[in-house]
Amino acid sequence: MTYVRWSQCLLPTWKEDPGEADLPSHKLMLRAGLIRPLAAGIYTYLPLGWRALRKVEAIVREEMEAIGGCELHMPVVHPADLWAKTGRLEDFGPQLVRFLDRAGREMVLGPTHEEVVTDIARKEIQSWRQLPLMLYQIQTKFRDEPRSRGGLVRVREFTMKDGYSFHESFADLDAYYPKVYEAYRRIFSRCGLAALAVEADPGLMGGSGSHEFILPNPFGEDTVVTCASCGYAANLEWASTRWEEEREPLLPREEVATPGCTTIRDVARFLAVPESKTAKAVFYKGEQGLIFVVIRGDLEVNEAKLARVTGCADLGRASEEEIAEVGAVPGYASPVGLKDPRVKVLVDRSVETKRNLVAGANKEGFHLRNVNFPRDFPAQWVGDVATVRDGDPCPRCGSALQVQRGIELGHIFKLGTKYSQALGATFLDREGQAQPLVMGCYGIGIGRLLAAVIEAHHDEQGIRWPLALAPFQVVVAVLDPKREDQVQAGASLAQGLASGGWEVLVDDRERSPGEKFHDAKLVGIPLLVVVGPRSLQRGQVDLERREDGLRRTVELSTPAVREAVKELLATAGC
RNA sequence: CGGGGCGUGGCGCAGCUGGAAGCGCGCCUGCUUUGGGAGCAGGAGGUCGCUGGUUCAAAUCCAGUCGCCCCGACCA
Repeated sequence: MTYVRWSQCLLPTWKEDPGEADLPSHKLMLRAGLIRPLAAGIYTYLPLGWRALRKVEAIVREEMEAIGGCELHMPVVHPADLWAKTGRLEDFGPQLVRFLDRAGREMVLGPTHEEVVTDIARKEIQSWRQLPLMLYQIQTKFRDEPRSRGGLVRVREFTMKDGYSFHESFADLDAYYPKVYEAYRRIFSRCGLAALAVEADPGLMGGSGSHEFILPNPFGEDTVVTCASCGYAANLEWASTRWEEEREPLLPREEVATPGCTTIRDVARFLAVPESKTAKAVFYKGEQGLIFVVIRGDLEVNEAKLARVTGCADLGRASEEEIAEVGAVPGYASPVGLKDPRVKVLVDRSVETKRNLVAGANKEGFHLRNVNFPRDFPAQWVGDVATVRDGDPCPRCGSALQVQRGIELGHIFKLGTKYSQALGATFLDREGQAQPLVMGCYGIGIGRLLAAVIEAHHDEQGIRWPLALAPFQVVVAVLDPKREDQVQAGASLAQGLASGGWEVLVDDRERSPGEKFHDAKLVGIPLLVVVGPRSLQRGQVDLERREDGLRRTVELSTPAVREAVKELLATAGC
């Protein structure tokens, strides 16, 4: 082991915040010289960032190996016909980068590797005796995202740990899945992150069960719903709430004039009823036509939930013309008396459980009082498509739910046989019968995880690496590199620490002491050792801990400094 | 893809009612300095994103285009 000299490594720092960045982690990764942009959502990792990234990878590898994972490495470039077989050549859409090779064969850049790993499994797994098997890799993915954002939070080219498990039965997958879940918890915890594990929508991946690991963060792109009392936690696209059945007697339906009231707010105010006593119409356009969603006036439709209930993958809001075309009056649309067979009605639980609501009359300037489902109109679907709000009752225990933003760090899925069936990946079971492999898949965005670590571990002066992820544990600042005694002392000290197993960076740049102190804090090395004239004349060096500024002066000797470093880092909270 | 913003030395920005491209930081050289982002002196570095137009004259006005950022849509 040796040490790294700052002057001989590309470790640039910036004094000022970059104009392009908003997120703390994005600003700090640029200022501390971890990353540099090449194009939108495409970054170079500079040496310091790369070291930190490799620390994250090391933790991920250890935990994957601990649950029996075997690392392999699959290609970035895949033949498109493999993707055509699972239907995802179309499903992935423009996110999937496609191109032709010189022979005119269509190729794609891998956005994920279910197809390739299943192809491997199809060829290599023949017997139940080879199962279960967990394969994983840490590898570059490319997804041509419509919008990258937030530095490493959402990028187009990124490093992902993706793991795939193969089982002889759903029961075996069910038994294995919790091990991955626990491994993920350990990974995030070792990275110093209090990640939430939430129930999630399997979405495009398909499959029967799924959890996301989310770091609560105001800049996060995901929204999670949690219950402090019972521990319920779900992605907003999956979360539900509890509906109390209203008990009041059904009243006769009546038409009332509501001139000029085209919004729920207008109607509720005009008729002096709360918005929760109204039903509104929201129109969507799906593959099989128009969908008329009837939902309580004070609630919003969640499109992911709507897609699941209706089975429509491609949903969009319908235009006014499309609404009018089926005989509905925009602003006064009503499920009552709707006749056009092209429209399918979906009743949200919020309306199913309510009584005597105000709804449109499908007539300009009129609404209906005391509308009740199913007395007054039929529906193709009844389901939960409402967006959960902060304070809504928990579906399990009824306590108030919290809604917060977060960064998705990892996602695990029970895939089932979607890919093995599509690609014909079968094995012979204990009875000698060919069966499709049962699969799970498990992803972690490594770069995003690194960004999340910085989101959680920084202060106004810079990054504060957790010890396990610090690119170096110790930085030795030689205050005046023109003075031979300081250079010598710094070098021998650094060598002594390095041979003791620490990763050491020596700041031997010709900079003022102030800059070195500031940069040490900016790049976030857990421990700073100062070799300067003041202490050196007494045969001493000064140590300063990043996380709390704790300082200590010790004798300039390898054993003494090693001892002090060990103690200061061992007692650190990071 | 819709909405908004921004493209001027490496970084952060000013200049924009048209008329000699500037400031701070950084960088280079020299001297002084050296324990919390030093001082002085000298210096290098810019087709003002690109293309076209208007004009005697364009960083500045107009049109188009490309790029980047933010919000939304989208999204393992």
